[in-house]
Amino acid sequence: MERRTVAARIHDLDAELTSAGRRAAHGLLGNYPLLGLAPVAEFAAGAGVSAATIVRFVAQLGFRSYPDFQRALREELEERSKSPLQRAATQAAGPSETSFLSGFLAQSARRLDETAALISPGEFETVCRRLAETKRTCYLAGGRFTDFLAGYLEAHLRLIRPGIRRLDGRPATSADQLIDVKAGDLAVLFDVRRYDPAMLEVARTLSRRKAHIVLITDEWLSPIARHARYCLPCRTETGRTWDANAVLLALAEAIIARVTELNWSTASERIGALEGD
Amino acid sequence: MERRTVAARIHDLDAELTSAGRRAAHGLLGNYPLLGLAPVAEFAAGAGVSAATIVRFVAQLGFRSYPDFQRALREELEERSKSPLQRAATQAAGPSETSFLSGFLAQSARRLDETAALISPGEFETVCRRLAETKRTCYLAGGRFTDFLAGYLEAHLRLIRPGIRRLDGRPATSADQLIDVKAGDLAVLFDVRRYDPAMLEVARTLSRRKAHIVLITDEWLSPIARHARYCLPCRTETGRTWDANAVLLALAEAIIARVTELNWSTASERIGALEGD
DNA sequence: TAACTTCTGTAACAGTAGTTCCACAAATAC
DNA sequence: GTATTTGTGGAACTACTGTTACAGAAGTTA
Repeated sequence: MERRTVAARIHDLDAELTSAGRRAAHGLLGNYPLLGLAPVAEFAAGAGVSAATIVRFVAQLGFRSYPDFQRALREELEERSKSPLQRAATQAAGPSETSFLSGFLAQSARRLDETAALISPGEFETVCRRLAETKRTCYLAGGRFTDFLAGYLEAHLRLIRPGIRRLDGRPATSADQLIDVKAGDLAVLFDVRRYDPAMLEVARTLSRRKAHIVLITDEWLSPIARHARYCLPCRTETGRTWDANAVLLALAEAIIARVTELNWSTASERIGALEGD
Repeated sequence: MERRTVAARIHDLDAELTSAGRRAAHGLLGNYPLLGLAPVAEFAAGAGVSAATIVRFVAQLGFRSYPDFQRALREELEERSKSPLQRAATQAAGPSETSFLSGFLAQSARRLDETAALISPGEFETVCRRLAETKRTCYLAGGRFTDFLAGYLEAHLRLIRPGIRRLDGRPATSADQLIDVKAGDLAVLFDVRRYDPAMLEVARTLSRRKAHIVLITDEWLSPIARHARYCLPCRTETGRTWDANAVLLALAEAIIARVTELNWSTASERIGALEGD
């Protein structure tokens, strides 16, 4: 009695789904399986379609009626709660023909785990504490494909604390931007291969002015590492054409989360103001 | 609104329960909360009492009707499914053996796995094939915290194929940018909560001009979903202050990888030119 | 652009669920 | 042991939910 889960059935259909049917599918998958246990009207409202569409969708999944469909969901939920271990086992063994996407995302997940092993927890904590201090100015910059990471970190840190300044990577302007740098100031630099010469130049200048550099880079380490006081390397290698920078963003988000925690008293006010607007 | 769980309410009653009422209680607690999500008759059969007893029991618990009781159970179940994240979040804050960073990254990894389950492989593949076609112009845009994702995707797609155009989110300028849009053109939009009204406006315009929208959003689905032909939702919830957008970047990278593969013959030339410079 | 096909929501319909009433059974008090 | 109270299940009733038919909208093709 090989029972396919409802979620699996949805993925099977996928090509045959109409636009409204797809919205129903996404709604259900979005908070699975609870929306399906609600009455049709509620399911419909939650997915932003009409009740009739839900009924058609359920019929398409191969159920004779909506109550029938709900029964299947309940049984599925029962299975799941009974044997969490067994479920994990069958789930792992189940989809032998993994799709490109799930394969890629699984790889991405593994890179995250490897990164956790690569970075020393103490160093991470120290960096976050330094970022949480508001006495010193904090500079941010990134290279060709990493500048947006600096921007993302900047946008969040700005909400948490004052004294954040973004540097743009162009050599011409960077000199001007750096005249205010004081000894002991903090600078977070992103740099992955093919390493940006302009970034190296910025790092040299910062180093000369005795700023403390936090370097976020890949496993092969940017040449900036020689000037960095703190270095947080990430696993980015994919074995494909492009390296994966999502790991760097995850690290940036970890930093944001930790600094938010450390500075919660001041951060909560600022964030509250944002929510209000 | 009293926020007590149903199980707690049952324990409160305990003394006042009659013999049949107690059987109902034990039945429900026995496989909680699934039996309560079944129709009354089934609940009654499962507990070995009559339907009327179940109704009385539910009334005794303080619910105005059986559907009301079921709604409470569903909400409870929803809370419960959310809490592992929150538990993990608070756990990392305490003096635990795992470091903040590795805990956070492990969570990020899990979100990736969940996202893989959320997106149907077929839809992903279709989107990639559409992006690989070079006949149609492809527009890209993102909201407040996601614009950089559009930028990242743009930068890579530009290397793979011609006909890429980036839209900036400001309503004033977007109208001008959209005058060239032709029916059947493709548009990739990023939007996560708190959803950007300007992005919705852009989507509306694109929809009116019969462009095909690919929406990359979070599990709660941006309102743009109503106008989207393809929708790729990501698990972003962290149980913390900030949602996690690294998943979206990972998805974007998956798209880049797949489109590169599909268009390898033309992409390799262009990339080769970049390497050489 | 027009004809055609397919899809989607509205509204009426039908069936089944939840609810209530009543008679009977248990338990307790006298 | 009888009278009274309380609890229980069967059966009728009502209301709501799932279903279906239809007409209009959207999309597709020539």
